[in-house]
Order: sequence, then structure tokens, then C-alpha cells
Amino acid sequence: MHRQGVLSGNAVTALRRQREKEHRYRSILEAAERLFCQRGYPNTKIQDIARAAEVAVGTVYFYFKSKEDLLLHLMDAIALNVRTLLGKAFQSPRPPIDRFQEAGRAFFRDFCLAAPYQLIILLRESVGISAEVEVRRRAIFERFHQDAAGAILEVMGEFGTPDRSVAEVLAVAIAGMMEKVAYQYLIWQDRSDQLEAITTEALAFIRGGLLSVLGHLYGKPGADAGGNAGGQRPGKEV
Amino acid sequence: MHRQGVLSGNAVTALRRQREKEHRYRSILEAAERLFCQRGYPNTKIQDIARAAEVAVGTVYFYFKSKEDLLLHLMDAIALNVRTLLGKAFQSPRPPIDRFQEAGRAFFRDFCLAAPYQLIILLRESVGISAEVEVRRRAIFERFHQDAAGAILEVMGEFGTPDRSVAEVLAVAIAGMMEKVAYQYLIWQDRSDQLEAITTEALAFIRGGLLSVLGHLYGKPGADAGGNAGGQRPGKEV
Amino acid sequence: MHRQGVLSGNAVTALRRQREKEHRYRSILEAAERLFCQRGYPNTKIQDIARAAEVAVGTVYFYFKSKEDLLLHLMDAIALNVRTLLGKAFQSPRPPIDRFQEAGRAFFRDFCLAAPYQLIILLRESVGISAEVEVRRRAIFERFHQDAAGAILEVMGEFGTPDRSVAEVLAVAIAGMMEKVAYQYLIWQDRSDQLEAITTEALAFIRGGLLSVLGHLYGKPGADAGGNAGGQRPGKEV
Amino acid sequence: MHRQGVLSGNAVTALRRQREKEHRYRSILEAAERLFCQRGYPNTKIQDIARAAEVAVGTVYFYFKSKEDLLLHLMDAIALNVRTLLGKAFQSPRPPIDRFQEAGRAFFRDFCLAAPYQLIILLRESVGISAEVEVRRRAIFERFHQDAAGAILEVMGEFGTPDRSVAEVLAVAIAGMMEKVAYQYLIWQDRSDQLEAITTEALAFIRGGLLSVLGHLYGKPGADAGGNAGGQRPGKEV
DNA sequence: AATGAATGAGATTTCATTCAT
DNA sequence: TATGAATGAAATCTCATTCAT
Repeated sequence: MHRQGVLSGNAVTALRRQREKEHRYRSILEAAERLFCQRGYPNTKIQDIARAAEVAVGTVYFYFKSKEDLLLHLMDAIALNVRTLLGKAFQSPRPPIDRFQEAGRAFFRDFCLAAPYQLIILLRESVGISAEVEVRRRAIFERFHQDAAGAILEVMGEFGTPDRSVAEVLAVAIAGMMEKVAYQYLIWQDRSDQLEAITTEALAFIRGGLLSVLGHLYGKPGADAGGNAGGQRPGKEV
Repeated sequence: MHRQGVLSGNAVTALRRQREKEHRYRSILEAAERLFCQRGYPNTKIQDIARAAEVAVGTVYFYFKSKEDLLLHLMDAIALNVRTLLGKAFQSPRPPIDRFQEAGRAFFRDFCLAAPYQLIILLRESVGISAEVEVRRRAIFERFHQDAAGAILEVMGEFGTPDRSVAEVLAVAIAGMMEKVAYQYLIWQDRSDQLEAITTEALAFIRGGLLSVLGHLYGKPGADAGGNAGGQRPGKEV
Repeated sequence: MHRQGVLSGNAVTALRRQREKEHRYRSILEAAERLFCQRGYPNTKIQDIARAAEVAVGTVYFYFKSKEDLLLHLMDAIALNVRTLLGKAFQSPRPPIDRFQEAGRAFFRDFCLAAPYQLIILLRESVGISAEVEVRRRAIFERFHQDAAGAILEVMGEFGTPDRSVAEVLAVAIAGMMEKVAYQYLIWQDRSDQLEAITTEALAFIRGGLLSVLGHLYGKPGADAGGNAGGQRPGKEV
Repeated sequence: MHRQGVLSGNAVTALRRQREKEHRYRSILEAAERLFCQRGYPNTKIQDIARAAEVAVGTVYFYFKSKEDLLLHLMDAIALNVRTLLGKAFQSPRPPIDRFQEAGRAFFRDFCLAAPYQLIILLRESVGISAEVEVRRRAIFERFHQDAAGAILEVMGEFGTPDRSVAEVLAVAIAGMMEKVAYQYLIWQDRSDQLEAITTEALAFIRGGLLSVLGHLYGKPGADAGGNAGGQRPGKEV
């Protein structure tokens, strides 16, 4: 009815609709995220999600093919979030070995603490749902591992010829460690207030393990001098 | 009527029945273990379990209160199995730091490889089922962590005054590493044939990380010489 | 888009839907009423009700929380029906004692004969189902008794000071009589064709009993000279 | 092994067994009676009854064909009990009309108060179970009604020619009253301490009603001076 | 006679998904 | 697009009854 500037009323309406649509999409995703964490995926009904997102059940199905699809979208969004975060840390201008510390801190501080629901979805609620979800989980973690392995290869490059297969095992080990620490101290216990100290311990462990393995691998007996260098480490870094 | 020295017919009968009862109980548990792993807990119907165990549905419910109860019993049996295994390794007469390697190898070789279904139940199928199952999971892992922390405290004892809270964080980290490596290389990928090498890498990482942290903690700059000492390690141990 | 004076298409649609919803609700209630009576509550499966009401099983559960809930709603509807009926009779402009006859006739003619299924639900199918159903049953009958006691108190008022506790016992007794007569001659035997006569006997009995008790209560000697007097009454009335 | 008197050991054993058998039978019946009342027939499992009677499930089935059969036996035992009780009262040497009072008091005092579980089985737990149980219930009550009708016929005999069909209606009405009063004041409310007074009211009501109806029937004027009070009324009503 | 483990048909209830409006 | 009533397949669990010992 009213025209504003150059946009016709319809155009304005279209824009608003677009905005509302995106808003709805996000509402649903957020409601699902929260409810999956609070009640568990199998105990969360589409009805609940619809109610929480203030839309009708049918609307959920307009935006997502199925309940599982909703979970998959959620997982993707979360994965993107983590990866972006870790990506930045890994691109730090600091020495390769330190980038690890940075990534670790980012993981705990900017992901686990900042978005605990997402952590829970990734580590608990998406486990054991179905073959397809498990495939997606695996793909997501595979990418994390590749990123981490890439970072390790860089560290290796400073010692000698990088060994991809060793790097991969180490990447998996490191990822496992961090996931478990997060699960233990943020999901099972709530020690978010002591997370700083816990993070420091864990990262020291990782750095030590890493340097030790590399030391052996490349026969640098003083390799762990890196640990020495790191000796001053804990306090300074990050 | 009664013969002295031999069991009366009734006694023999009673014994046999007892045996059969236990056999049925185990049949059901084993069928459930297999099916939960193959199809996933939520996709396994009580009917399937009954069929696989060659009993009637009602019989499953005679032995177990509910499907969840069946899972809990399964988890307990598995936990007992792992703990017994690790317990033996941790009681080895070798130096504390080496016991870790031993426990690690036992975990991979005697548990993960020997009973992959149990590994899957523990790490995947019991995740995200219900609050009660999660409580049990946590309790089980808590015990593992305590065991590992105990072993770390012994290692610490050789350096100086043991610090329980650090030991716990390290125990969690190490457990996480091993779980993840097992999940990645036995559940997601099947690299059981390369498990030997993977185990070695992982354990070297753990030993290195451990010694490095302890070195710093107790101010032994050469701590990582431990890594050196460990240098002889990789090849020999196991 | 909108026409003044008539309902817009949407509004018409909404209205029709509302009507259909109510229609379905009633269909289910009626199907349940019939089946509960014909087969008995425990032998009536939700599936049967759904089939009879021409809806899906899930639809029954959309309208009613559970099978028991369905029964409770049914009981409430029936109770409302009876109470309305009796209420009208009790508000008759005739002398209090006559209102009883009126209510009695209404009960037999307009309720028992007109809606035998409802009678059966109230007296047979809702008995012994569960504690909750029993509570509801009791509440329903309690209200009937209060109504009847109220009517008795009015009769008493014509004799002297009303005595509530006596009125209540009499109300219960009268209600019991009528229920039993209905059960015997309409549920157990089918003497609906002779109900007129049976009703007359029963109501005469009630009137006689009532007057006799009141006579004694308010010290009208001879009131019950052995039933000497009642003579004029029964034959004529009704 | 031991002989006593003339009975051989086997005979003694046989006797003991017979005693034990009867004891078991009664234990089961009593356990069922109690549990049916406490939890309701449908919520009582054969298992529960067996446990309460301290026998095995199979033993219950040795003595009773089915759960329903158990209930039927229970009902029969109860019916026998009531009938015996009422029979004695009705055979009293007192005037026929007074025998009613006696039977009424016996019902409330010696049956309802003395064996509330039996009352509950008869009035609540055997209702709506199955067609067969309902048939038995009806047969039992039919017999009560016949007994009562017989007593009424005797009363009638003192007035004139007995009218069986009227007697039957009155019997049903009286039975209904007493059942309802018992249900209301012993099952729904517990007013067992005031039962004396309640009984008196109810019996006065019955006597009054009875005499009034008979007065009219046999044209004894003055039969119900109480009716006198009501006297102005009767003709008009209804 | 007594036992109690085993049976299995069957009922209630749930809930992801659809689709007419 | 959005709605929400309707669907119905499917799964858990119950429990009366049986029967080998």
C-alpha cells in the first residue's frame, strides 16, 4: 500500500519476509540445540521444538526434511563454528608449536565455554543416533584431525621430513585428549571456573608429548629442550 | 532315598537348572551386546534380542527389568572386564612409568581388539541414551580415571610430592587419548592390523607428555631425559 | 479481500474446522460409550473405539490422554446429563415431597430408559477400574446425594427443623434404591415395558419410608401406626 | 515310621497332608480376598497372590482353574456367608416385619463390619469383570432378593393375599438401599463408628416404606398416619 | 502336589511425518 | 508459507497360563 523510496510495497514485504524466514530457521535450530542438550535427542519431540521456536510442527518440516536432518544441520553449523575458530588459531604468526597452544585455548575458551550446548551436541547427542549421523560425525572429526595433522606437519617440518601417518595419529590423540577433558570438566563435572588451570595442564601435556615424540623421531636428544624452552612456557603463552 | 556321597537326583536337577539359568542370562546379555553394536541400541528391538538368544520376549523381561536395565548390566560387565585387565597391568612389577605402557597395550590388545563389541558399547552405544545410563557411564569412567590417577601418583612419587589434582587431569587426558585412538582406528577405520604401530606412537606420546609435565612440575630440567631414558623404550617394551 | 457483513473464507473455514473437531470428539466419546457397555471397559481396545468412530488410533489420543481419561470424560458427561435432568425435577413448583416422585420418574424414564448405555457406564463399567476412576465416581454420586439431601431438607422444613445428617442418610438410601431397581430391571433383566409399574412401587416405597421417618422424627405419633394410615396414599397417587 | 494308635504312619501323613491342603486352599483364597480389595482385581497379579499365600504360582493353578475362577470361588464363599447370616435373622421367632430389622442389623453388623473385604468384593471388585462373573453376581443377588421377597411375602400374608411381584420389587429396593448405605458409609467414607445410628435410620426408612406400601395395597386405612401429614398431598402429586 | 521359569499374544501409547486448508 | 489435526506403524512391557521336573 505504501511506497517507500524506490522499493515497492511488495519489495519491502518480500524483504521482511526474507528476514522473518531466516529468523524462523534460526529459531528452530536454536530451540533444537537447546532441547537436544537438555533432554537428549531421543527425548526431544518435534512438537517440543516447534513450541519452543514458536512455530507450528509443519513449519519445522518446511525448513528441515526430518528430525535427523535437523540434527545434521545443527552438527554442520557447529562444525563450521569450531573449525573457523581453530582455523584462526592455527594461522597465528607464532611458531608452529605455539599455534597448538593457541588452538587448544581457543577450543576450551571460545568454543566449550562459550557454546556448551554445541559441545554437548557434538560429543554426546549426536552419538549413536543412526548410521548416517555417525558418518557425518566422522566426516566432521576427520576434518578436525586433518587440520590438526596439518599443524603437526608444520611442526615436524622444523625438525626434518614430515611423516604424515605419525602426524595423523598424534592429531587423533590430541583431539581425543581435548574432547575428553572438555567432556569431563564441562559436561560431567562443572569446573568451568578452573578451566584455565586444567587447560594449562592439558596443553603442557600435549606440548611435552609432541616434542618428545618428535625428538625421538628426528633423533634430537635435546628435542625436549623445546620443552625447556616451553619450560617458561605455561605462564606466558596465550 | 538319599545316597550318601553322591548328590541326590533333586540336587543334581537343581544344579543343572541353576546352570541353565545362568546360561540363559548370559545368552541374552551376549545377544544384546552383539545386536546393540551391529544395529545400534535404539534400532535393536527386544524381539530381536529374544530371537537371537533363542528365548521368548517374556524371558528377557524375566532376567532384566527393561531394555535400559539390560544395557546397564552390559555396561557393568564390560567395565568389570576392562578394569580387571587394566588392574593387572597397573600392578606390574616394572617401574611405574612403564606400567602405563603396559596398561595401554593391554587396553588396545586385550580389550579393544579382543572384544570390539564391548568397546563399541562403552564408547558409542551407551552414549546419549538417557540420564540414568549417562550417570552409569560417568561412574564407570570415573573409576578408570581414579585407577589411572593412582598410577600417575606413583610416578609422581618418584619425582617429589604427588599432586592429586594434576594427576587427575593427566589421567583424564590420557584416557581420552586412548579412547579416541581406539574409536578412530578400530571403530571408524579398521586398522587393527596397524594397531601395534599406532599404539606405540600413542604410548610414546603419553610417556613424553607425562614426563615433560612432571619434569616441569618438579623442576627437573632434564626431566625429559626421561624421554631419553624412554628412548630405549619404544623398541623394547611390550 | 474482506467482505463486510459476511465471514471471510478463512473465518468460514475456521468455523467448519471447529465444528468438525467437536464432531470428532463426540464421535469418539459415543463410540466408547457404546463399546464399553457392549463389551465391557477392559475388553474394549482403543483400536475398536477408533474403528467405530472412524478415526485413527492416534486421533483418539489426540483428544484423550488415555483410555482411562476417555472413561472419566464419559462419566462427567453422563453425570452432567443426570444432574441436569434431576435438577429440573427438583425445581418443580409442586410440594417438596412430590418433587421426589418427579425426580424418580425422570430418572427412570428420561435417563435409564432413554440412555441405558449411560446408566451402565455409571453403575457397572466405571466400577473397580482404578483408584482414580473410583474417586470420580464417588464425587459424582456425592453430588447426587447432596442434591437429594437438599430436596429432603425441604420436605423436612415443612415438618420442623431440618436435620442434615438424617437427610443425608435418607438421600443415600433413596439413591441406592433407585440405582438398584434400575440395575435389576433394566440391566440384569429387561423389563423396560413394566418399568412404569415398577417405578410406581418403588416411589411409593420411598414416599412411605420418607414420611414415616419424618413422622417419627418430628414426633407425629401415629405417623406410623403400623402403616395403618398410609392407606390413603399409595393407591391414588401416580 | 512311627505308628500311633491304629493309624499307620501313612494314614497320619495322609491326614496331615489333607490338612495342609485345605490350609493352602484357604490361604490362597484369603490372600486373593485381601489383595483384590486393596489393589483391585485387575491390578492384582497371580504372582502377588502366590507370594502373599506363601505358595508358588503353579500351586494357585492347582487349586483354581484361573484367576477368574478364583474370584468366582471367593464370591460363592462370600455369598454363602451372607446368606447364612441373613437366613438366621429371617428365621427369627419375632413378627415378620421385625425380622427385617434383624436381618438388616445382621447385614451391617455381622457382615459389613465384620468382613469389609467381602463386602468390597461383592459390591465393587466383582463388577464389570466379565460376562461370566456378572452372571454369577446376578445369580447371587437373585438369591438374596428371593430370600428377602420371601420374608416380605410373609409380612404380606398378615395383611392379605401376598403379591409376589410387588414383593420382589420391594425386595430389590430394600437390598439396593442396604448395599448403597454400606458402600457409602463403609467403603467410600469410613463411618463405622456411627453405623449404629445410620442403620437405625435406614431400617426405619425400610419399615416405614414397607408398611406404607402394604397399607395401601391392602387398604388398611390409617396405616400411615405419617401419611396423614402427607395426607393432604398424595392425591395431587404426579 | 508343588514349583517357578518360560511363554507369547496382545494392549496401550508414542511420535515422526503428512497434507488439506 | 504456515498451520496443526490426523495418521498409523511400531515398540515396550505385562501377565495369565503352562509344564517339565
